[in-house]
Amino acid sequence: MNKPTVHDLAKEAGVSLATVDRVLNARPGVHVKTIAKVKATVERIGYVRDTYAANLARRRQYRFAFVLPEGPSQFTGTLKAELKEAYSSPIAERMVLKIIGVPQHDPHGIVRSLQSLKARQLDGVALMVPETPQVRDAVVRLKAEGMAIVAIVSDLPNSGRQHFIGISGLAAGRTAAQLMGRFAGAGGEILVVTNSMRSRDSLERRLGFDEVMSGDFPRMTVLPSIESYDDPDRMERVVGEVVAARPRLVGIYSMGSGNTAMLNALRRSGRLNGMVVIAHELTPTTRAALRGNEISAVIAQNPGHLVRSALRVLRNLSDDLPIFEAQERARIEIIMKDNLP
Amino acid sequence: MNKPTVHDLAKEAGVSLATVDRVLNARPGVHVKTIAKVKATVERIGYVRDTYAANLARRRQYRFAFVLPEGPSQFTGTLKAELKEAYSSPIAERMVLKIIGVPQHDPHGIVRSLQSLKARQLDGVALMVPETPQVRDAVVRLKAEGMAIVAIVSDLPNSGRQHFIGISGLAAGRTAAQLMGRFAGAGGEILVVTNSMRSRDSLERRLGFDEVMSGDFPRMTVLPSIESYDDPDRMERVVGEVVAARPRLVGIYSMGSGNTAMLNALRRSGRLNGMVVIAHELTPTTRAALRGNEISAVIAQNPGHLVRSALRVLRNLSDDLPIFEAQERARIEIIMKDNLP
DNA sequence: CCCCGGTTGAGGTACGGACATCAGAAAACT
DNA sequence: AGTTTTCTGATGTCCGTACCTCAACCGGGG
Repeated sequence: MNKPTVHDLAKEAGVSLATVDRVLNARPGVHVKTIAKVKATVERIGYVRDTYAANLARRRQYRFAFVLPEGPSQFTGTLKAELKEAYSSPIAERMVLKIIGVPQHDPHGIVRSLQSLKARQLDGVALMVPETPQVRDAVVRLKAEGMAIVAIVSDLPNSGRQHFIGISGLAAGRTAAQLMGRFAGAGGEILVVTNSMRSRDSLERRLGFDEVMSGDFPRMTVLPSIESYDDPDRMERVVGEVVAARPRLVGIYSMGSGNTAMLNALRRSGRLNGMVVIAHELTPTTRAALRGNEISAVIAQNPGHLVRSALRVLRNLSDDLPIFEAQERARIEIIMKDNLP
Repeated sequence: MNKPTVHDLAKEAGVSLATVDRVLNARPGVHVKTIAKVKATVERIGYVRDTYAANLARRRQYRFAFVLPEGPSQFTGTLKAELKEAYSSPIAERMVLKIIGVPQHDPHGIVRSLQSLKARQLDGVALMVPETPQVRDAVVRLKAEGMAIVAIVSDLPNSGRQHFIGISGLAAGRTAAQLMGRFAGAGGEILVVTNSMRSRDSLERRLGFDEVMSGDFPRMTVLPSIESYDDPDRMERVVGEVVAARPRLVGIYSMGSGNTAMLNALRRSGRLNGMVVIAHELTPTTRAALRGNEISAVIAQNPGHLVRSALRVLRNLSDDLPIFEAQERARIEIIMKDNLP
């Protein structure tokens, strides 16, 4: 009735515990036929290894690293806070975590950090880094050394990463457009701002945004993207200029960070009232702006879920266990002032 | 360096393993002073019991029951499916689950089911039942017998339940109103439909809906709630009548189930186009209707998260462990066709 | 001084599994 | 046939904890 153990398995397969152990842990010195017999018995009686007991016996430690961008970003700050909270919870049972900060806009610096990671000291890495060819190569190497790799927030396709935990930029952009189009019903011009259009995320979001805008809301005109290059002053100045020059402007879609500066520009212009502002990620700034009716909606992903998911996925990858997809899928959250968590 | 074990604890406290064990497991025969000494050492060296090793040693089985309404509800169906999926995942490690179906509209039947639960056979229950005084009393009794109690989806305040996992009806109604007001910008009449206004959920949702509607969207008129009493035919007929009689109707807020019948009535009326429909919970019906632009938005809670959360909370309650609030908070999800999971 | 009950220590077994070692058995070679 | 090689079994220790038994110690009352 109860969960079968290695003992049941040995008995059922007609072999000794030692042989069962050799098969389960892929140790050498077992005949192919015996291996097959044991594996068949595993299937038949539905044996599943008790991972906790196994980890106890082998004194396993999972050594994972999180590679996160350095800098004053509020979102990364929340991510780190959530990581620390998860670290002191049972989710991080038997884990040793290391957080590695990398310069956000220095691909070479990132690659140097990645190259310093050694498979002997690490079982897996979670990466939140912009995609460049050099980064991709470095990740391919880590993967080849046997590390488990998950990309978080921003995907790294073709890098060999086993899993991506985050939302689709395309779908996020589409969702933003849907809200924008519905909220700014009468039509007009829409401004799109971001830190840099060189990032994959911004490109995808803009693409999704434009798809829905041109398809479903022909009465709106989406202006070319404006980039702040992570400079708050520039953000404030440029947004101010556009708002002043465009009387028909009805909405702003902020795809990246820098929302404080963007909102400052709007406040100064006196055009906040009636303007539909949609931003990304729930931060102290966007939260306050939602409360104050300055931002209409925020497109977000739950940072706590992100880190917990990354930890679970890294652990399962290290143990060659299947991943519970339904639980790990990040959702595109729409947050307005009434459903603020 | 490593996590301290009972051995470290014994050494540090200057007592034997046996005494440490007696203190940790509240066994008799230890001097008050010694108890204090050991407990102080626990704090000092930061000892935390390895729950998995402990469960292994004591062959612990968590016996939980889920009390869920019977009937054709799509949402409950999803909930059960998610429960089965979670059951075969590591989350349900060492758990034995029992699902108990209760008649949805028969308070006495529910109470009879609850009374049949014995604390000797069960460590905890997750309850999704409508709140009535009789139910409350039955739950108080279960609690008194030592069972861990969590309410899911629909809260049971004043019943002694240790935890509620679900969304606030008030906030959900407010969110729906915010969307409705923004989407149906021009103003007009709004119809609110539900199964029964006797349920706490419907009352709260309506309350929240009205708050925001009257406060933020004075150009809208919210009509009195219509009840279907779980009868699809009645739902279809009544909605059809209202739609026919009200040319200024611009939106429908469906607070409960019965969305298939509601949509049928709208389709037949030919008024679906331009109508803002907001419903609750992601089901095959609402999902298809979102895709087909028949429903504008769905207010939902993640059923998978709900059951996993209930399992984690029940386990921690049984072990007298703290609950990781940040992870267990259910979010009010806004789902439109572009962010469909 | 002995007995007694409260308190403490020492030690063993168990849980489900990992890992190591050594002795045989069986198969594959000379 | 004898000798290797390959495979299998038997057995023990360990992980961190629970739970049990038995012995020993202590101080106080008689």
